[in-house]
Amino acid sequence: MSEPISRRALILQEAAHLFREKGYPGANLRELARRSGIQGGSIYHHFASKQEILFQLMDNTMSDMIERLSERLIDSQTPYEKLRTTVYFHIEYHVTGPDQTYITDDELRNLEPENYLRVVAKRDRYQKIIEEIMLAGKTEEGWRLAEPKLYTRALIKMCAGVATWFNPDGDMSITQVAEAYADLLCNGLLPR
Amino acid sequence: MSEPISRRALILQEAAHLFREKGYPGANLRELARRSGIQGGSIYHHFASKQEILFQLMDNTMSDMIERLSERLIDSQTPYEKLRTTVYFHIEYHVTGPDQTYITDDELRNLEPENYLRVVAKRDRYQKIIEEIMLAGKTEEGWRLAEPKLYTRALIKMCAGVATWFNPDGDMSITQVAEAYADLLCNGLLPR
DNA sequence: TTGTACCTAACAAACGTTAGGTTTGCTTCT
DNA sequence: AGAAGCAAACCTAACGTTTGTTAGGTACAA
Repeated sequence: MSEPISRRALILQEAAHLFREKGYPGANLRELARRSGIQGGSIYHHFASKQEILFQLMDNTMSDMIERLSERLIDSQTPYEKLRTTVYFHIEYHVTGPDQTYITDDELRNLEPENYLRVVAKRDRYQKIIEEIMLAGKTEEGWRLAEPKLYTRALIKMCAGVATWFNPDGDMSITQVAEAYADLLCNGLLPR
Repeated sequence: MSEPISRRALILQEAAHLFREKGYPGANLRELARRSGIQGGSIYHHFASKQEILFQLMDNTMSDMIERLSERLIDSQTPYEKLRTTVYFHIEYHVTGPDQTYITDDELRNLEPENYLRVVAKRDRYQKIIEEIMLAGKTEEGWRLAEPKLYTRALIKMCAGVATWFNPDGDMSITQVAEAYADLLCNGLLPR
C-alpha cells in the first residue's frame, strides 16, 4: 500500500503543524525534533537550517497546488465550469491540508529574500491560472467584472478562509460549503 | 489639533507594526523600545508584559471596530444599504489600519487562554452584527442565502484580504475596490 | 516631597546551530 | 559465509547569542 513515511517527510509534516500552532519564530527545533521522534540536533541531518524547513514546506505546497489545480481543470470546458472547479479545489485543498496551506499563505514574511522571491513567483503563477479563467468568462460569457485580478483575490481569500472555521464534524460537508460559495460568486446575494 | 501622542499609545502603535513585520514571537521588546524612543526595560513602566501589549492591541482594535461599524450602520436603512456600508467599512478599516487589523485577525493563537476568550468574544459580537444584516436581507428582501453565517465569513475574509495587496498609489481607490466587492457580493459574476 | 517616567545592568532560560561520537544496515571482498 | 568498509541516521553535549523580565537607581515636574 502506502510506503512508510520517510523521516524527512515526517519532519516536514510535523513542522507544518507546529508552525501553524506557534508561528515560525515561535516554534523551536527541539520541540519539532521531539514530535518527529528524534533528538534536537538530528534535524540537521535532514535540513541545513530552520529556514530551509520553512522554505521546503512552502515551495512544495505551492508546486503541489499548481499541479493539482491544473490537472482538475483539464476536465472542465466552459469558464463557468472552470470557476466552480477552482472554488471546489481551493476550498478542499485548504480544508484537507490546513497546516500546509496556512503556512504557505501566512509565513511569507519569514522567508529570506531569495526564498521569498521563489515562493512568490509560484503563488503568482497560481493566481494567474484563476485570472485567466476570469478573463475567459468575461470575453466568452459576458461576466460582469471590471478587474479580473480583483475578483481573483476575492475568490482566493474567501475560499482559503474556510479552513479557519470549517469543522469536519459540523453539519455542512466540504462539498456543500463549496457549492454555497460558488453560488455566491456566480449569482450574488440578491434575488434574480 | 490632535493631541501629542502618549508614549503608551506610541508603543502600541509601534508594536502593531513590529508584530506584523515579524510576528508576535519574532518581535523583541528591545527593538520595540528602540522604535518607541526609550530603553528596553522601560517598556515595563507602561505594560506588565509582552503579552499584555498584544492583548491591549487586539482588544482595543476589536472594540473600536464594533463601535465604528455600529455608528456607521445608523445611517443605513435597508439591509441592502447596510450590507454595502459594511463592505465599505470593513475594507476601509483594514486598509487604513493594516497593522492593527492584521494582528487582530492573525495573532489569536498567541494569546493566553483568558485573553483569548475575551478577544474572541468581541470578534463574535462583530460577526453577529453582520450576520443580522444577512438574516434581515433574507426575510425582508428575499436574499438567496441558506446559511447566513457562511456568507458572513466569506464577506469578512475577502474584505479583510484587501489589506494584504492594496496599494494606495495604485490605480484603484479604496472606494472603487469597495464598490467592486459590494457588487460582487450582491450580484455575482454572471450576467443578469 | 512625592510620584511618574525613564535608564542601566544584570538574571536565567531558551534558542539555532555545531562538533564529534555511536549505531545500523548494506555492499564488497576474500 | 564471514569479515571489512562505509555511509546514512541518529545521539550527546556544548557554544554563543538573544530573549523576556527584574531590581535598583536617576531626572524631573507638580
